[in-house]
Order: sequence, then structure tokens, then C-alpha cells
Amino acid sequence: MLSNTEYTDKLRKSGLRPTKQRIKICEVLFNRDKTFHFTINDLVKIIKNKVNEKISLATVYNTIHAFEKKGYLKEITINSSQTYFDTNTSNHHHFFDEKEKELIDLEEQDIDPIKIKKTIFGKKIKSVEVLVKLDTDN
Amino acid sequence: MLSNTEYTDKLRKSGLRPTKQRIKICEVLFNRDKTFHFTINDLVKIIKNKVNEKISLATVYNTIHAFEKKGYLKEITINSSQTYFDTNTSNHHHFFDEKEKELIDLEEQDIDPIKIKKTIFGKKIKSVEVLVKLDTDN
DNA sequence: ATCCCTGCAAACTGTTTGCAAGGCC
DNA sequence: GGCCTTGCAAACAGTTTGCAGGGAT
Repeated sequence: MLSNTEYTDKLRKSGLRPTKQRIKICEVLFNRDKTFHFTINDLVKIIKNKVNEKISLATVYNTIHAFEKKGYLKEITINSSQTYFDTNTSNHHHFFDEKEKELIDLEEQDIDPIKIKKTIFGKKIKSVEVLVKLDTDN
Repeated sequence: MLSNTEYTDKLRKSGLRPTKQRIKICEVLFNRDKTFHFTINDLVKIIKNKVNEKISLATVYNTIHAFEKKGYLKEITINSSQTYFDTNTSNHHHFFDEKEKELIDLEEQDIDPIKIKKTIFGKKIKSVEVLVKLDTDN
């Protein structure tokens, strides 16, 4: 929930030039109460329909990848033809509603810590990701 | 570890015509001690190099999807440009070695049961998938 | 003979890239 | 002015599809 000038500062501080396009994308992504899960396609649609502007597809990809690299976004592991991103960059897991193709956060307290009892020689655990797929209850 | 005639039976029983190509693919996939994790690309390479035959790409895709539908293969959730399959169709999780792009099974006893404390109204849990990403230990 | 399956090429989808023009510092 | 960023189109990778010919029952 920041104003445009604050996004400008934030971008500049992380070494990204505060262009019109990047600020607009910041607004769409971060001017929210809840965390936001999206695909590039979702984002492009929102920019086109709600914001009524045109940002080139390549720029959207560039920006999202830049934001991910800076730690403002997290890529979510779902087996799908599209890549999902999450504005919640904390350590957490997800529900995936397969019907709605929608992600829902599972916070730390929603799941017991996961203990892996097997080790692989010469390798260490980099991350543990849990994906809980949901179905309509009937 | 079955002979060709046994694959013929197996295929016929599940309503798939036992063609040369399908039997060959069965041999590559199922004539193994351990479970086999692969991408379509892996499989095509094996067929070309080891088995020294040519099966059209479309046929490989068709066959793998047919086998998956019949429950002989399981698709594995990894965020990657390629889809992975597993000959182990039991309920289990995976390590993913990001350097080698290789999957390793995590059997039931390797991980404590996962308890999800959050529920979503009108939805039920269809599956819980854990993916443990590995890094070189240094 | 019928229906299913194979193989090829073309189509498709999401994503990436090269490069000229434009914008920020 | 110099360098980064944008936008467009073309390229790309994995996957899917349409259809004619071939094979299984």
C-alpha cells in the first residue's frame, strides 16, 4: 500500500530505474491487502482491462523477473503450462485449487514442520515445498 | 521385469493394442530394478541411442499419456519447462537435484505424515505433494 | 473390414531474445 | 551523452493436433 513516489524510491534503492511501466506494475502487484498469486497472463490482462494501459509483453516478463531477482516476488512450483508468482516471499506452502486454477497460501501455522529423514550424500536441502491440490467437495 | 509377451498381455488387458512401439516403450520403462524418473526427451534419447530404433515423437507422447491414464505412470510436479514422469505410482514424494535435473524418491518412511490444519470451504484435499530441492553441499 | 495407432508436419502456447528507438540520470 | 529500458517481431522449446497410411483384431 504505497504511493507512486514510494515505489519510485523502492525501485531506485534496489538499482532499478523507476520507469512508468515498472511503477504501474508495482501498483497492480503491491497495492493490495492480501498476497497476490498470478501468472504473467493474469497480469497482462489486469493491466489491459483494469488499468487500461499497454505494457509490452517483453517488458512485463523483464519486470517480473527483475522483481523476482530482487526478492519482491517468489516463483511457485506448480506443474502447469504457466509459471505462477507470489507477492508473499516468506517461507510458506500452497493450496492449489485445480478447478479455479487458483493458489491459496498455507502459512507456517497451518502445517506441521516437515522432517526429512533421508539424506543424499554431497547434497543439502535447499527448499521444501508442499503443494496441496484441492478438488470440489462432493 | 517382464518378457514381451507379458507386456502384450498387460497392454491388451488394459484395452491398449500391443503395438511394436508400445512394447518397446514398456521395455525401456519397466524392465528395471528401481523406479524410473524421466522426461519425454530422456525417453526419446534412450530409444534412439540404446535401443536404436525410431519411434515418432507423437507416438511417444501418445503412449506416455495412455500409460499415465491407465495408471502405469505418474506425472511429477516440478516447476520446469519439461514434464517429468515416474514409474513409481505409489503415494510418495521427491527430492529434486537441481544441478543434475534428477528426481529421487522419498518413500513414506522418509518423511513424517503431513497434517494440514487449514481447510477451504467446499473443497477437499486431492493430493499432498512435497518437493525437496537439493543443492550441492559446500 | 473396422477401428485403432503411427508418423509426419504444421500448429500452438508460454517464454526468451535481438535490436532499434526512447527515456532516465 | 551514456546507459538502461521498452516494444516489437522473430525465435524458441515443449507439447498437441490433423490427417493419411499402416497395423491389430
